[in-house]
Amino acid sequence: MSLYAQYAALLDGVLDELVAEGALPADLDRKNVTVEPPRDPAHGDLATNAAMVLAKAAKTNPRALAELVKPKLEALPPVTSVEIAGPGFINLRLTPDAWRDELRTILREGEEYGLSTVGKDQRVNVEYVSANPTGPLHMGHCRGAVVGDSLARILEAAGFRVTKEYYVNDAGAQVDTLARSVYLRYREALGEDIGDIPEGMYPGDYLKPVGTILAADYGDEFVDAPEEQWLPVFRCCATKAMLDLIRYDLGLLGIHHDKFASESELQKEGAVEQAMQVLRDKGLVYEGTLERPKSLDPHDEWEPVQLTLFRSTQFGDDQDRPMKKSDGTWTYFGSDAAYHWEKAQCADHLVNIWGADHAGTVKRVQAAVKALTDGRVDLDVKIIQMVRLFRGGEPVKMSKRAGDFVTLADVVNEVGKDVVRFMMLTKRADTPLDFDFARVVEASKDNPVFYVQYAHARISSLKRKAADAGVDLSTPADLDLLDDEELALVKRAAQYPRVLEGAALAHEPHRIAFYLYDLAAEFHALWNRGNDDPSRRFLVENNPQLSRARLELALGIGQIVRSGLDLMGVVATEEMR
RNA sequence: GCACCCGUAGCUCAGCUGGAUAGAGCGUUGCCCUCCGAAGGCAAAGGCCACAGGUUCGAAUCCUGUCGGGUGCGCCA
Repeated sequence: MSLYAQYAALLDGVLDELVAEGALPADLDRKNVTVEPPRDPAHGDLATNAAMVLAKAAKTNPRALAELVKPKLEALPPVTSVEIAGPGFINLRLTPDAWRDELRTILREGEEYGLSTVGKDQRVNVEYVSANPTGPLHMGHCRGAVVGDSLARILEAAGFRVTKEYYVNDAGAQVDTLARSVYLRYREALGEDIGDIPEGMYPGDYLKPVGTILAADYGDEFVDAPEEQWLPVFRCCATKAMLDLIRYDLGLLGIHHDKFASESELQKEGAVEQAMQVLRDKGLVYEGTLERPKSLDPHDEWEPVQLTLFRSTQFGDDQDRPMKKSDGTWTYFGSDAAYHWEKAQCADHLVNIWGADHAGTVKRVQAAVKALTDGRVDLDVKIIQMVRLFRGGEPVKMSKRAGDFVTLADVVNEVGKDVVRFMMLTKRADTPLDFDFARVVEASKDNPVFYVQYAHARISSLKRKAADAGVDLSTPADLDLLDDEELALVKRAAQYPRVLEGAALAHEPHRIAFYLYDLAAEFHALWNRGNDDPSRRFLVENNPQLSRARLELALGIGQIVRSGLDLMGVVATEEMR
């Protein structure tokens, strides 16, 4: 339990006492009562809004209520002072010992420190990447991959049971195109001159090995065969090969999904039919026509036709959405609704990480989830905005020619997995991100990746040098030797559990990155005290006791940095090079 | 036309689900350092949180509207 949660519980007890004494009504709604670190440290160590939130319902005013609470909080042993401030905040100050204990807790619990149970073992399905299996991943997929994977780690750390899932769109026209493209490569592998790859086909060289394998397996069996004979074979083989490629790319980022769900399998099993039947039973499916799209020019043709539609407008969508096309095949949405229904069978919450180009389809899928689960399962869709690539301030030019894009593998190979992962989390997901190849590997303060890693490397170097300084790690440290500035760093570190919980509940992994940057900055500032004054260094010559205590502090901070980076899927470096 | 996202310091962005005097980095200005505990340090200036209403003890945060920017819209996937 985080320090703040502990005091929230203590406060709750105090309120119970006041109720028992008849000083407060019993039916107060306390859900908005919080215990938080005040923004301004001058206000103390902990602040609660209890008096302001409860005053009205208790038919009193905030300051009067605060006066009731104050003496009971003052009686708590670690509390040194209670002040009532501003509009009715109750500010607590804790003894330095309380913070020393917190540092001990960090060191004792190690990587367990900050783990939370707010998730209450609820099941969350996080679906991310889900790129079409038609080629290697490019930078457009990278950010979603990192955000999704980090979110999964964060949710797990917050006490949720997480399934990491990838939805394979292997049922649409694009996999037929893929199969035809591979067919060309197959003939090429048999010695045929196929010339230029026609418009609309996938031109990438990455399909050549697939053609070669098929040529080896089947010889010229399909060269003169009609398409319906080879298409299923090639489709299956090609998507499998592409998924292997994608899995490899994800592996470069350290990402491994628990489940790859196949759209075509889903359709084969009849899941789409079942999902639609469920909706039909609820009266949410009908045969009808769509209105003419508003985006069409007036002279464009528009033929209304009969379709099977889902009443998504009943759930806030702006029009009903087709599940089945007029030729009887499923629309993408039809499959998608069924897919989400299936996910919802074994989940309490669904999270999708989607590219910005899918923003327009969020409502209909949320509508489907709500309808299919009667509201039992909620779906949060995180929309990931673009990554713009730069090199030394100049935009990286990508030719429009299909197949010529910056691949994820290229970027990871150039700057490294950890740099890519960290950088992808240096902005909120729903705003565009600039990624500059030159800047992200720069060794300077304005590069957050470097700055955070550098803090950890400095701490690691302290550990290596401790023995030389005569520090005996096997003896307990006397933390009384830490001064106020040093304890202030502990206070910052003690916020880690809160940040973790917040990131988990808001589905915002970037919060970890910003927190780590702040923590690193504060650590560096402390470190820099030693530049002018060697007696303020972490390791002080001829003073093993003081060095021991400060080392303990550094190790605690190192632990938090490591834990935080781990949530981001980034390895903490032991030394800079 | 409609939907979604965004509008916070000159620039790039945070702002902990409604809290106190709105914070970082870059840039600018001024001091200090040139130490491998390297890949700088300290400080200052800089804001009508796009605008107008509303909700309440309290709003950058929630609601409505307006303006500006981005993304998307179809039996595509």
